Amino acid sequence: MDATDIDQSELFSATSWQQRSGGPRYLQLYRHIQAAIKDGRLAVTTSLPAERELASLTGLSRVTVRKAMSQLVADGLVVQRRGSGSFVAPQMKRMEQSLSALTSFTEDMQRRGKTSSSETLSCGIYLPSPEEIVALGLTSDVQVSRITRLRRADGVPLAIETSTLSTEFVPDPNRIETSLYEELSQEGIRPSRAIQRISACNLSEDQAALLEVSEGDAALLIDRTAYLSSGRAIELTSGVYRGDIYDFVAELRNA
Amino acid sequence: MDATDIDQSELFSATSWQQRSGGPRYLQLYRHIQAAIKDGRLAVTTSLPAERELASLTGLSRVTVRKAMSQLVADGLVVQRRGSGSFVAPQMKRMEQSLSALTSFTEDMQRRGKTSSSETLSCGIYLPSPEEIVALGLTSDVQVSRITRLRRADGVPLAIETSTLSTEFVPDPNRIETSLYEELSQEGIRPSRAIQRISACNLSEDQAALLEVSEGDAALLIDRTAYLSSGRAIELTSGVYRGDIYDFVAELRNA
DNA sequence: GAGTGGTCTAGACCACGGG
DNA sequence: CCGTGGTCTAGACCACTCT
Repeated sequence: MDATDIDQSELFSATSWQQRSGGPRYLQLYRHIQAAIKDGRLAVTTSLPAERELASLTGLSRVTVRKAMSQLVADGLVVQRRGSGSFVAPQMKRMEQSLSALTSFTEDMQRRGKTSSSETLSCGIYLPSPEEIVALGLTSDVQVSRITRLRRADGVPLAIETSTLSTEFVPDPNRIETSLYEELSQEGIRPSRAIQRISACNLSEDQAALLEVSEGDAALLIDRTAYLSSGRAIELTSGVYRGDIYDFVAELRNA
Repeated sequence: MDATDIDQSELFSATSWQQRSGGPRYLQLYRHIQAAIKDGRLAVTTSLPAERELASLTGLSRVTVRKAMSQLVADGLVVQRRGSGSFVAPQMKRMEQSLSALTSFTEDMQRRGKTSSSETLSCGIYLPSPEEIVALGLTSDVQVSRITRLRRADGVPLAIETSTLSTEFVPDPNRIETSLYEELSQEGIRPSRAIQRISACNLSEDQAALLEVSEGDAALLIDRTAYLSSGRAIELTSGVYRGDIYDFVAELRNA
């Protein structure tokens, strides 16, 4: 019963964050706590209310609270210790594991201390190309969601990215807001491995116009295939990054 | 009600897979279904019993069945469609392993099944540049060996690489034959870790001539700092790779 | 012993898909 | 329409940690 408990009661018992049509309640609670952690209203290593207390504060059942908590744990934002409690995870890890970590563009930019935004150039459901069938291990009768976006960092055009996923995972590409990985995460899906192939190319006239550089300027061509822990391919992303202001950092190791 | 239902009833209703101390029941069910899918007892695209049916077959509650199913979905082994049912997802091949290994150019080419050769463009002992002092953690009174080489794969010019090491490790750069890492290895020195920064640039006239391409063509700019297991920086290599025929492959991981 | 997270149940309503 | 998965509840027992 320390002073922070009072603030936490206000944070959670207030029904202000409950929306009638904001989707499932466990997602609303998840997003609410996620936001509170990310903007510092919940400091690191502070303990969260116990699940039962959280349930009574929010007026939800403990099962629903647990579903929200389990997502926070999966995201690495919260650590739970049986018999002890739930705590906001130290986020220093983000910097340490930052090198060969599997991150989305949005997370990548956050790590570099830049604000990311994106503009959807095209978006829809298509029949997979032969390469996509091979890379994603699809059968020819399924369809894929494909979205092409212009990515900006601090407002500066940085990359053109095209992501392709089976409609099994993303039935409606129009729902994707800023972060594809965040969208997947809310469905309980998170890639665990990815292979990136990095090459260099000269920009076409159209690409250069979008990126606000000159035709023929050098760019990084990054093809990424992401896999679930089961080994199944889930995402195929092909991106063209401005070579003058973007660099890809990788860590190499011996055994 | 097709023939597969009979097999599935036997698969699930049999209590043979239930162990008293096999851990949580949802995990036992998860592992049981996972094994059945992986060894083909449950063929791809076949439908699984409905969750309620599975619950009554196994004698578990639907919540527990759902917890097992949600893990299978997260693994990509099962796809669920609301209003329709649960299906075994098409499986994918296992991943190739252990990319992002720390290798020299020579080893890299061997892995790709190409013969490597190199031509020394310049070679000598110099005073370190400010960047080299910072990157290698040198004091200003030591000198460095620097060697610039044109690298070929199957006789085709592929990259221009400049390597810098303290003279403590390489007292005489002229002794280096083809592989710098092989040379170091003979002295019992082997980097255990490296950080690579990959960017893109347009080739200058001189670079293009050496690589036998056109001026302005896109190239990969790869800066690598290699470290000993003690954490001490040992090697700084800066290379320009032809973007049209070389690609860098990296593996990214979560956790 | 009191409190915590981890597991589990039985039952309910909703939103969606297909016959 | 009926069956499906998606959400939610109230209550229970266990294993663990801390004091």
